[in-house]
Amino acid sequence: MPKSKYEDIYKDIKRKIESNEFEYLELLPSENTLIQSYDCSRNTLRRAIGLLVTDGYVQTMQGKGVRNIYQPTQQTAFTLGEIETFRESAIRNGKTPLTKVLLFVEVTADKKLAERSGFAIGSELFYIQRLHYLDGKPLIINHNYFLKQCMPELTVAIAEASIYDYLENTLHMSIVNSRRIMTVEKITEIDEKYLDLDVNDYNCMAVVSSYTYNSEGIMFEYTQSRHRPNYFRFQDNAVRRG
Amino acid sequence: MPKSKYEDIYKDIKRKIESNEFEYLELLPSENTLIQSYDCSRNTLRRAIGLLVTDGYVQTMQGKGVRNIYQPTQQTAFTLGEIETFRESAIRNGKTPLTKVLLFVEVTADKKLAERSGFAIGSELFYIQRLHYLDGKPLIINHNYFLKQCMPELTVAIAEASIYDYLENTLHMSIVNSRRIMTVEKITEIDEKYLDLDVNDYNCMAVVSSYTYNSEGIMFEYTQSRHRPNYFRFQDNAVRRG
DNA sequence: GCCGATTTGTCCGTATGTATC
DNA sequence: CGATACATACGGACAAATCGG
Repeated sequence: MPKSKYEDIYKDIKRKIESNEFEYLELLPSENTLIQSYDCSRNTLRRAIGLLVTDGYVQTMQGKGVRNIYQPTQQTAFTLGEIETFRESAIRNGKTPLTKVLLFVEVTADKKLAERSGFAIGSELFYIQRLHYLDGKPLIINHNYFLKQCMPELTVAIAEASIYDYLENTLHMSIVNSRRIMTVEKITEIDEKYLDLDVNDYNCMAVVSSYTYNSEGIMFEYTQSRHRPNYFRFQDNAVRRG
Repeated sequence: MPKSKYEDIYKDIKRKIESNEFEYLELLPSENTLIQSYDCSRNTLRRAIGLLVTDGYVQTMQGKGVRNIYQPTQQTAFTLGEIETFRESAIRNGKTPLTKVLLFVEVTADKKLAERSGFAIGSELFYIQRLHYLDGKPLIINHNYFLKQCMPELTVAIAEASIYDYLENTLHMSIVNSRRIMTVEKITEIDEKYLDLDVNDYNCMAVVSSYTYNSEGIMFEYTQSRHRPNYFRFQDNAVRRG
């Protein structure tokens, strides 16, 4: 439910850029023109443009205009700065996703897990291991820890479909931000077994650890995502601020 | 030269959060209070807060307030979403940086380099290999390609200090955004030689490729940054938008 | 449950500054 | 120089969520 005007405008311009309505390095219509097209105030339009800037879609140049700098990714890439599910990312990249649940248990956070995850000691959690396939190839093993109190009715079936979809659309939880840390780690036996890897080839995995909060400010998820190295590709756009 | 009011406010609040003036999960003073403290308009204050949100420093909750969710990183981490030099990052993490120039030559982009870097074929470039040390340990090998026309007078001495410092403060170029792609790649002989690595240990490197633009919209830099895997740590804050 | 006060979210209009052409 | 385009800043209005009485 995109109720806000600036988000609608943002999405509309984003869609236009993605469908190549503007050439690479071409200037977008000026602010005043866009204000008239969208029948909105200057602030509202500038807010939409601001989002496109942080996404790395456009670049603004004072006195000149706003230029399209979007370049579609050749390979499958996960996008940083935005929270996107495996399924959403796969679809955006035109691939077929599949998820297999390897393990679905309830655990209580002991001292060690609490330190690693950031949950309080004694928290009741779902621990889920999932294997994600893209076009039939196993690429990612996820170790998810979800706070049980936020989703007491979670099932294997939901985990196989999309947990985020369930949280947002069924439980109406709103997910707002996620702190992620990327590292490179040695392959484990589990990685080797399920991803069908050869230690003599790559002996490392790309690991993304994430701590995710909902709109009530509760950290409800800690996940370690282990990616097959030669398929791992994360993209980011950085903006320099004085 | 941070001339704008909202940036000053942003930096001031950021500094306060970093120096633990607010406890973890504590609410910041309300908008109205801060408006009075900083003697500014609501929009200006909200803009500053917005920056802190995308940085992952605070979380806003409608009807409740703005909460501090900043957690200092235990280990050295590079921050995503912002452009930061090796030197700036080291200082922020309380470490001593050192840079050695391994190679400094001029090259012309051939077809292969053009495809990889995004520069036009025939572009005249500086190709610089640099080794970055942190607290005496070699951590990163950078392969930099800079567009010569943007900085004809570049020297080895500048490359050993800080190229960005030179570009911003001497040439008054303003760096605005950078597209970065993170991957994991096999170790090369150069990595092995200079980073003093053992292939029987980790056989991979964390690789960050970046394409950087200035305010005139010229892509003036392509860099491949190869990080020692067990010291590599990138941090990111992601925000979910409907 | 209701109501009012507080707090953040969205949107508008306007004025002024600065860079480009 | 004037016209155009983006950048900053201010003030006001109303909506939506929260909290306390």
